[in-house]
Amino acid sequence: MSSPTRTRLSREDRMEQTLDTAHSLFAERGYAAVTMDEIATAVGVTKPLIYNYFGNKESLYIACMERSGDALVEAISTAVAGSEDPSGAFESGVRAFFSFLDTDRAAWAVLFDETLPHGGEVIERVSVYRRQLLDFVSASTLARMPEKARRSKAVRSEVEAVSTAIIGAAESLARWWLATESMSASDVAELLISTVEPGLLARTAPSQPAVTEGDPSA
Amino acid sequence: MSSPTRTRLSREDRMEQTLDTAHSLFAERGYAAVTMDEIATAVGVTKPLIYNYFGNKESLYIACMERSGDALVEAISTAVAGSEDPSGAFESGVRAFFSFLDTDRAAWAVLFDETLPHGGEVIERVSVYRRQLLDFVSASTLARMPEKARRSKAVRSEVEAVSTAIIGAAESLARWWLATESMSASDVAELLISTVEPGLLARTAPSQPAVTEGDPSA
Amino acid sequence: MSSPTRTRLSREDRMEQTLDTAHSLFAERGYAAVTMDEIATAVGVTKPLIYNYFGNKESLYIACMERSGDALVEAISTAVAGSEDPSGAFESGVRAFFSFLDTDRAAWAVLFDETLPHGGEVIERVSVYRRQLLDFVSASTLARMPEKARRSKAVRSEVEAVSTAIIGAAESLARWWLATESMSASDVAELLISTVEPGLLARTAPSQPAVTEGDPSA
Amino acid sequence: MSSPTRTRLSREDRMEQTLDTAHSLFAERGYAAVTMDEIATAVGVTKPLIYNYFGNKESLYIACMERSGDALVEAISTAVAGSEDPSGAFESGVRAFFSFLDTDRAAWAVLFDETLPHGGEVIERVSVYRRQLLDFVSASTLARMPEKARRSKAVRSEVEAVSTAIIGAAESLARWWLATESMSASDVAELLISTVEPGLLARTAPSQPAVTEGDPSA
DNA sequence: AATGAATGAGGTTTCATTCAT
DNA sequence: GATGAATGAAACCTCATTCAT
Repeated sequence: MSSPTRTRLSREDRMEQTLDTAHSLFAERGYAAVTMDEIATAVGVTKPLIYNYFGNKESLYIACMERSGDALVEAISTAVAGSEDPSGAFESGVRAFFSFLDTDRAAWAVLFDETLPHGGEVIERVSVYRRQLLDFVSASTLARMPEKARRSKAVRSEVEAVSTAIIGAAESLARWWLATESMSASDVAELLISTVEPGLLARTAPSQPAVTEGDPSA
Repeated sequence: MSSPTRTRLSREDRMEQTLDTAHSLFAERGYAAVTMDEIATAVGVTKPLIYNYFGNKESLYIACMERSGDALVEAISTAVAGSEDPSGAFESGVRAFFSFLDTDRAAWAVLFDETLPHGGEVIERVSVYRRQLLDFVSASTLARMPEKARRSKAVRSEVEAVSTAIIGAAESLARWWLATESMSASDVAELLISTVEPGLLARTAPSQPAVTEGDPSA
Repeated sequence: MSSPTRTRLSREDRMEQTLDTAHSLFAERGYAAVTMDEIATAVGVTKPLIYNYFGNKESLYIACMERSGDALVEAISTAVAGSEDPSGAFESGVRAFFSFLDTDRAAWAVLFDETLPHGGEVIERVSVYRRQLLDFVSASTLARMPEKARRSKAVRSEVEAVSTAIIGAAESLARWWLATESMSASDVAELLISTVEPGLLARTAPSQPAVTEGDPSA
Repeated sequence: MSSPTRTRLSREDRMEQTLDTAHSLFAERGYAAVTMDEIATAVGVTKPLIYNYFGNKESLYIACMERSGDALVEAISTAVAGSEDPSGAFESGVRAFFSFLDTDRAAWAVLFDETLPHGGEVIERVSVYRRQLLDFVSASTLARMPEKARRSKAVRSEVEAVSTAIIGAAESLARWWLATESMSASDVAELLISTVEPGLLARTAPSQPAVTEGDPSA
């Protein structure tokens, strides 16, 4: 009526705007600490509208998270695809990972939020992306192995384990890096690479045992 | 009336029992998802008694967590202390870590619960233990370096970063391992060691550059 | 289902209604003895709505109390402002005070609730009004004194004490009056005036000592 | 057993000690804010013992309060009894009142605690003492009046009202005095006397109207 | 004469979510 | 297409009080 004609956006624009705002809030304070009330207030609309658009809090979070997840996977995917050899693929992926975080740290926070409720759907959907990261590492590791090894179930399981470890290292390092800001994105990428690449090499070199104890020089 | 004369325990016993029960619940579902009512019911007493003993939910959690934290640190500490050289210390620590998880996997869940409220006291107390793990890795890494390097601020920061990555790898691997149960504790330990030890060696070998790219043989 | 389609009120109306209801309850039984549940039930809504509107119990009480406080101060203020001489001001104030209580006795109960929690914000806000009553008496007493006396710190302290006593007398009398209803508002006002006015006169008469013992006739 | 033989007091001594401790706590923080747990801890016994001795919190408070009430009434009573004329009786009573407070301010706090629950037995018992104070004032006021007036119901009611006002003034002044400590006990007593005595005199002087308006100079 | 263990009942507050317009 | 009003359910925590020894 007499109120200063609020900008009336189209449904799509409003959703976009809501996603942006919610994403910021979630990234800043985590899933659990953000209330729907806050989001609605921040967006400048009412809660029912948000429910109308997204159904519930979980779905809203998922929508936010998937944007970031897609972007991250896309970034890494592109980097990996541009590499010729497997080792290069791994390194390119790592560099893309940290470079991505550098430009969009909120994306990271939403993808690797540690306060997600244990049993819910959100965590399930998040792990889809986490799984994809794992697959990048697995794939580039497997690619270095001879055909025969790749088909061994034991090897595949071992590779999954190693990849999991590497993803964990990357996550942990990322968190530390974003918190301390003590080096450049490419430096931290090199640091991770230099830490795990030798191990990967040793593991994938066909003529040598995978374990460390063996004396490599003799 | 017809109630089966509930056993009255001594304060100490009841506390112990409460800690056990609460520990299980927290380990299973995380801090936030467990209510004091549940704990009380599971123990077979009423809430006020638990509040009388532990003060509040945070303190109860901390009590649970510290038991596990102390045990874990103790286990690693002992293992590390028994090693002669730095490389052996690191490896012993890793083995002790996974061996500990093998015997008390709930301990892990409580120490690395990811749903802890962001600003509270709990997370502060948890990080004390996490920090100690980090220190084990840092110390054993620094110990391999020449005196001069050890005093460099840049090196120390780099070592902290690498250690953070390794702890992350261990955490992630542990989670995966506990979820899949696909190998023995000692196997997973060796797997982690073989993945990161070469990188550590390369980094700490005094005559070589710390980064990977440089051709070492030429 | 069969529920009698509860009237949905506007925010303003609901707040007003809630204030009315809560005011009554608080007046009847005191701050501590009234629960939010009761208030909600009495209003015919659920607690969250009331929390949504008022934030918490203290704020709700303060809102109730300030309505009464403002009205009381306003009433006295108007009466006092209409008087020409200081003695008239005092008497008008007293009459306005009891007349106000006569029309809104609940206001009194809320303003002078004796069960308010010691350390909270409520009591702080209440004392603002109590202080204003004190100031009315102080001001009208000081106004009767010669300029010189008014500037004496000792005199000002003494006047504060006397005013405090008079306010106490008024409060106490009010409580008794509201409980017994044994006389009219104007009668009780005159009664208070006739009890303290002579003392005030004696104190403020410039040519005589303020204390009683001195022989006035000599 | 091996514990350092706690002083085992007789039942009476223990009760005395409990009363002392509880009295202090109640005086300091008011009825509502003191918990039975605190009292027990402060006394150094267990709650059940206190319940065994005093039944419940109310009764305990009453026991504390009555000690103070008896002492206060006793003090005033003695002072009043020693006076020859009614006016002297009133003044002696007031002096005794403030003198009593000066030596035992905790007694005051317990007798005039403002946080007592509205409907309970405590407040009933407290008012017995408050009533006695009122009676002192009433009696000394009535004593100044001619026999005939004393028998008038209207006069008696008026005297009760005036006495209530005076008691209120005394209470209020006492609270202010104990909080500010800005004068001696006898000074504050004289201050109260000089404030109300003229009014009382005017009221009781048989030949003059009780109200102030009458022209005093003619 | 005294205790340690234990409880019933209730209080304030929060949050995701939906109704009625 | 959007809103303001309203709720259900539950969480943490406290306190006077009693049971069983």
